[in-house]
Amino acid sequence: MEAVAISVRGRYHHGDLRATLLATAMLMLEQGESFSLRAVARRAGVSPTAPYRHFADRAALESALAAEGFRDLKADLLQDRAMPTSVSDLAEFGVAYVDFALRRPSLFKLMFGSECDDANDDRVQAVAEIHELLAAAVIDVFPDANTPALATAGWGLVHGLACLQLDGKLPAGPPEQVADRVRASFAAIFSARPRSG
Amino acid sequence: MEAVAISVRGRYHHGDLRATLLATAMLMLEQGESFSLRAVARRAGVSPTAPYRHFADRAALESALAAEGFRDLKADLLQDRAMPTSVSDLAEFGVAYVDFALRRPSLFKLMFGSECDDANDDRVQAVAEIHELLAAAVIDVFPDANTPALATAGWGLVHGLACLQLDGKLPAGPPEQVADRVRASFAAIFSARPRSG
DNA sequence: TGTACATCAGTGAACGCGCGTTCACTGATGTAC
DNA sequence: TGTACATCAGTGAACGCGCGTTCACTGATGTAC
Repeated sequence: MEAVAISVRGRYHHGDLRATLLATAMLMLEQGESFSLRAVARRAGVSPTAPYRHFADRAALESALAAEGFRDLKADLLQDRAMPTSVSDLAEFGVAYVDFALRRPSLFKLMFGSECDDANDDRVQAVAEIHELLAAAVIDVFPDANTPALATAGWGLVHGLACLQLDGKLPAGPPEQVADRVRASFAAIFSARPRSG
Repeated sequence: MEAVAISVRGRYHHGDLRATLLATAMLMLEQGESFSLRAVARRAGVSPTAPYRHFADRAALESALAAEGFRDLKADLLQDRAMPTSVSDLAEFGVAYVDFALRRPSLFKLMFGSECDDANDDRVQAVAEIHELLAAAVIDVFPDANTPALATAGWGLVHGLACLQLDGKLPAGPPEQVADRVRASFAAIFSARPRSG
């Protein structure tokens, strides 16, 4: 398979329309535009039916985007970071997670909002990797804990904070303020000592 | 204002169309049907434009439904329950929250998914009451904690678990199994002791 | 090296759909006198 | 108690919209001989 020219415009044969469609759709999500097959095709400068050469239907394109989103999220979480060894290290994981959601809200909603149809999707794989990453992040900080349960709880915590923040249920504010709220939440929940035992 | 007959069908003047529209829309959400002004009107046996006598637009009806949802959620959380005094009491709050989300998924998504436009809505009031309730729930169990931060964290935790479960990111299962996962998450996160300090 | 031809990756018109919303209307209600 | 009339709460046709998807097509590509 020889290298095919990428993003050659104005030709009948596009070159790499699949990748272009994904990139275009990503860009549109980023810009908060509403997502549709037709809109993506339009923006990519291609007829409304061209995407059908590369994706079975709207859901297939959506799933591909979601999978890419999960890989991006994983990369963000790992960015410039060793595995956490303290609660405040762990909190920075949470900060990165919430930050991703706020920076790319439409993508985040697409990733989590719509149903996973395909069991063999690489999207499912990408989701599993997130969960595993969280388990790995937690295990060094809490060696004595029930790791799977704690990983799920930690995921719930950061995901819930992200959603509540995203949906305006927590006071809006500049990123650093939101980050501090995440840190405060981590500090509060991991230092909480019940009244009796 | 004399009492007006409720749910009198087949008459030109309906009697209490506003309440009927809300109830119908609720029912449709409950049944997983997709929500639209026209669909609600159709189902209520009324012309597509009749709702405009009672709601300014689609968003107004949606907001009214969301507010009702928040009041229902609050009632569910308080149902047959004293304020928690232990972590496991608190976990039952979480169980009730997640259970609400799973029993009424479309309503839950509507409540949290769409933007809050109106600042003076009773919807905003209902949201605030949820947050306050969580703060109250937490204060007896953790008298020494930073209550606002812990209430936010707790909300994040239950909300995140609810969303992840709802969106198929956690393994599906019968309600009791989901409830146990919530309990395990609470137990794990509130008993976690970091390695150092 | 040149040509025939199959395959691939696009086009563009058309389908049927449901939506939110507007408009001018009309039937029913209830109040003032 | 009866009547005139304003107001209220519906109707139904119509608007323009964007959507996902199908279909028959055609221009470009690349391979076999």
